[in-house]
Amino acid sequence: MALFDLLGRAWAMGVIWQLDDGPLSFRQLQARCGDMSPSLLNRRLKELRTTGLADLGDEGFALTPLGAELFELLEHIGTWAKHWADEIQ
Amino acid sequence: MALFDLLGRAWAMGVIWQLDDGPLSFRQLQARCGDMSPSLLNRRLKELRTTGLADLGDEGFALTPLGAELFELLEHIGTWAKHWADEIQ
DNA sequence: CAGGAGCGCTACTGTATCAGTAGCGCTCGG
DNA sequence: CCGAGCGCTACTGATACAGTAGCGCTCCTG
Repeated sequence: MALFDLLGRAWAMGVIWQLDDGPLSFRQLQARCGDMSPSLLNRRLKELRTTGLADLGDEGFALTPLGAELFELLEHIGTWAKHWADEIQ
Repeated sequence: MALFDLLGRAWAMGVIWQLDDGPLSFRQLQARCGDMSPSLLNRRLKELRTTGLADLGDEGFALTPLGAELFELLEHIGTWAKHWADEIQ
């Protein structure tokens, strides 16, 4: 499962999550992810770009159509997480 | 997003994925995950148990009802991954 | 009862990954 | 010229992971 390997890295899902809020600059993205280290952010962005999930446009980094599809699936997990958080108090 | 932090660890989603195939022993689970190290597997299992996603029954480790809910969401990602793999050849 | 097999799990050592900080080269506007 | 912002890189130290060996336990079998 190559996708689970890709997403199973520090901040991989978090970056996709933030990128849904439209084009963001490198530093904006960094700030939204709790001031994560730029070296790691750059590594994650390279991975997302080579796998066709995100790309750098004129207005900053954004999800590709393919990445937007994946975000919808992550969004389901995000909403389920609330239900899950209630169950385990 | 605490759930993304939990799932964003090595083999976390892979373990859940394998656990859907019914109760598995520690060593069976280890073998299915490419002979992952037992120390790490044990750490992941502790996390899944304290978060109510999996538990150890009489016949081995298995997903809780809550964990089964999460698996269905991961299954959607798994099927989408095939579509994704075709797009990026 | 001795011995083997399986269980869940722990303890190590080396390696890879991540956190945190400083700063590069570049472009653009004043 | 200069300051600000951009994407990105290069370090150092801490943390997580891979890989291996083996513990204590239970069950079964000879």
